[in-house]
Amino acid sequence: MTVQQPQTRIQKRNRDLIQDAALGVFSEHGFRGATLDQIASAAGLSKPNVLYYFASKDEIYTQLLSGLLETWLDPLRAIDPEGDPVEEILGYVRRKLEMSRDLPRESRLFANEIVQGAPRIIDQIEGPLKDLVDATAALFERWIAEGRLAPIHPHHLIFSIWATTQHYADFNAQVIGILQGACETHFNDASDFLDTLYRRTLTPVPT
Amino acid sequence: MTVQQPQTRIQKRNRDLIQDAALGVFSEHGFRGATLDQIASAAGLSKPNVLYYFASKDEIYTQLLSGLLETWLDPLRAIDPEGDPVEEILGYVRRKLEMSRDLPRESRLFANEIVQGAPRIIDQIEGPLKDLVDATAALFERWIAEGRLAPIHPHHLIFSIWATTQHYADFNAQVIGILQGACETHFNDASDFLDTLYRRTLTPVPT
DNA sequence: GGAAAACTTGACCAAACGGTCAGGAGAACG
DNA sequence: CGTTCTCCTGACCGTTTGGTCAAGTTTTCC
Repeated sequence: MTVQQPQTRIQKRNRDLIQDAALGVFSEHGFRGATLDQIASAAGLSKPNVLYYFASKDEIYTQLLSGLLETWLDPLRAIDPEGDPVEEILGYVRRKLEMSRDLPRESRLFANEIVQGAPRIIDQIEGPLKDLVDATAALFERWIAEGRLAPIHPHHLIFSIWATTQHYADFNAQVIGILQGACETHFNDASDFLDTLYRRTLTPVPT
Repeated sequence: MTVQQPQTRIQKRNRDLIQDAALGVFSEHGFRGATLDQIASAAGLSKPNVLYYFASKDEIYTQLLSGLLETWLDPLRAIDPEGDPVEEILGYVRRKLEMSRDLPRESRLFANEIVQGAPRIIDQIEGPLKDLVDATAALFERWIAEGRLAPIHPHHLIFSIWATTQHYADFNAQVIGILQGACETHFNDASDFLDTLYRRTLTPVPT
């Protein structure tokens, strides 16, 4: 699978060009809606040349998805079990929101895939992702038991963080359409809002 | 536009069949990914017959979207300005979550559309939807000023409610993949979680 | 019952699509 | 400088797609 030592400079450059173009096109139109011509054109290459570097449209998509999954989950792994519970989770929220601002194409790529039933990454979801989420949920439950986090369903907490942060990338068209004027500051406003939302929810109340 | 008094029984039945089939197919594959053959087959009609009732694939999609938008926004309109602020908003959250459970196809239809930039309903978003959201946000601000709701950014509160509730329909594949075992109760768990999340956030603290 | 209207379909079309291939252009290296 | 390997492309192919149409069938209504 990953046996490809002989990577010439041109190979590296063009494969990167194609993956970047594909990220833009797939995230904007979904797998089925994207065409090889669009990808080739966006990459500044001819269609046969694109297929010289990747065997098929499917392979471009699959490699893109699996290559991005790790980056996508890094913030979750960055939660420090030894840190302050509320601040660790708020930091995770902030990092996720920053990813929505800085990497909206990646977010929308996953959104397209999952909305349509995640046909090509369901294995990764049920495997590594589930394990990581379960481990994090267990950590949250420990923190709750120690009284350092207000009681809350840990899995659904994670879902809500994903939902609220990725919303600003995935549903950006709607957010912009509704906020209109206040576009300059809306990521800062969102950051303040989410900080407040989760601080009030997670801060334990002394008994 | 809406001049179509002569609606025979067969017209009514077949147009309904087509819209229902189209809802399933479009919500599962997006506009571009859906085919007329799939829709016709799902409706139990021949492709030319489908095009006898609708001029084009585009028209099926557009009429479906605009017809559903009102239903989709009804819960927001149902918030009672005279009611108890926290309970009104929690009721809205509950109704939205129920819609995600009972009408997931509709949710995913809008999700697909908006993720891909909302090209066909951006006008509705910037018009009627924005007005409704602005009015609701103004109501929330009044409640906050009256001290009956904890201070919070009203627009982002609405976004977060949409995000957290629709997540269970739009990203259902991911939720199921991660929860696996606990599928029976997961909508109840989500309801409890969201009730807690927003109750802690919105309940004003006496000064 | 019969004419008119509404409904349905198989056969067809042009365009777009993913993908192939033979062969030419360019870089690498002795 | 010439050979070898890599890179690139125009032309092409079979399939799928949205959409059309003439002709046939069913329903409606007098």
